[in-house]
Amino acid sequence: MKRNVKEKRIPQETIKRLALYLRSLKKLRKENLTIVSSNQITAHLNVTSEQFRKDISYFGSLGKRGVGYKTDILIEHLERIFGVDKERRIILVGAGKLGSALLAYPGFLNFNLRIVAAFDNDPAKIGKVLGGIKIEDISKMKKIISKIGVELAILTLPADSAQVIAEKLLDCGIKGILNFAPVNLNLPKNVYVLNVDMAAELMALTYFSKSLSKDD
Amino acid sequence: MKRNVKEKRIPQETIKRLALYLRSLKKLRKENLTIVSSNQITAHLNVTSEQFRKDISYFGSLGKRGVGYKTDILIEHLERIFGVDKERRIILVGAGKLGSALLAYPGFLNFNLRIVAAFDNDPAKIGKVLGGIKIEDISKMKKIISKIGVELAILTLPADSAQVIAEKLLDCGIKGILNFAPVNLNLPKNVYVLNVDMAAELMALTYFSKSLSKDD
DNA sequence: CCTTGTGAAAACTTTCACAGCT
DNA sequence: AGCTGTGAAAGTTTTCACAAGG
Repeated sequence: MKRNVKEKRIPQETIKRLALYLRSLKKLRKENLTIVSSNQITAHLNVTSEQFRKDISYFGSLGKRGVGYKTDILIEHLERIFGVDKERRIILVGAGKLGSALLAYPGFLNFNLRIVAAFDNDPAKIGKVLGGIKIEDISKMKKIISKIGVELAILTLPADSAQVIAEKLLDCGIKGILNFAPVNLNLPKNVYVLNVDMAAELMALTYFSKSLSKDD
Repeated sequence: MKRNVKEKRIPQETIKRLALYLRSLKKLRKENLTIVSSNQITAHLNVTSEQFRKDISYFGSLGKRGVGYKTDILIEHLERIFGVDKERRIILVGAGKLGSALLAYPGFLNFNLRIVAAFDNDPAKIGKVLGGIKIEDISKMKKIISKIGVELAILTLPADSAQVIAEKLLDCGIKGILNFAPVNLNLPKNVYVLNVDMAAELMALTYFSKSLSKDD
């Protein structure tokens, strides 16, 4: 299955920016712009238009010189690149405060991402309904996942149970984990793990905001 | 105010890893290890020991050849680098689901970071107490911030109000913002903004977990 | 004259290899 | 013998400069 015009290595950072472009494009489309330039797309992002064009070029020549990009077509392209041209379903594991917040987070739907099931191992949480989704026992995970055929999971458990449950997710056929637990998950590399470490981000902020006061 | 042995540019990625090292070191200290090697520190992180040594070397020679690093001293050093050798106070703006989750998040305290005040502009939320903190009206922000002298803020507002309130934060003397709103904040560069874009992260996950199935 | 697309240069980051202490 | 510290090499990403097309 050939991916594209050229089979080059695509920088990780490019992928992260692609989501920003998609969000920007959807906003421009709402403003009824059918043709947009790289400058318009990146105007409110912290990205230069050259960077945008370079990023997009990994996937082919999608614009017209002297003109710009067709909004619809570029959106479709990006959605296909991410695999969200059809709704992509996700499960959530860990229905604590953070998990509950993510269950209700509206920002996922804008990208065609929908949380369709949630699990916890705390009896106090099982059975509750949050954001329209009933929290199920983790022991039922394998059965439910195989029924609904999901391959992405958001992990919002405490650090101490994250590794064990991540291994279970693997066993359930999960292929990608967005991990909010502040631990490095040790898993075979046929699962892709992406960490969101909020405390570490806040620490980086303390450092950088401190160094602003310095000569510079 | 001279920072260090050598005044080299420090990679951004180094700073992000430094927080992971600090977390690891604190764990090792709990296990009563007074001397640790770079291998021990990075054993459960996704970082090589060379990377660790290189990262640390930007701040001087903190270890002993043939021996390792004194746990306590390295922890102190890192805490000073981040400015969390004393408790660092933070405010939170936006007491919705995500804000409430962060107010209760235990992972910040481990790094000596404490949320000491929270604000919202929704009358329904003002006055409520979450995680021991009373939600105040955003209009009182300037007065309260100048009283408690905080310079870091976590912003968990919806995208549409984030820019306006961020400008207010600037006016209140805030120097760093951890922004969870899915917009690029346009602020002068004497404020440091760090974005956590959860929907974009999830999108990156869909891309990378998809590409795992490919030849590779 | 406008905007895209892209090699080539520059900048940045990680990995390597090994010298230097204990 | 074991572990740190670090220049130099390799690898990666961004920026530049400009050719190509509408």
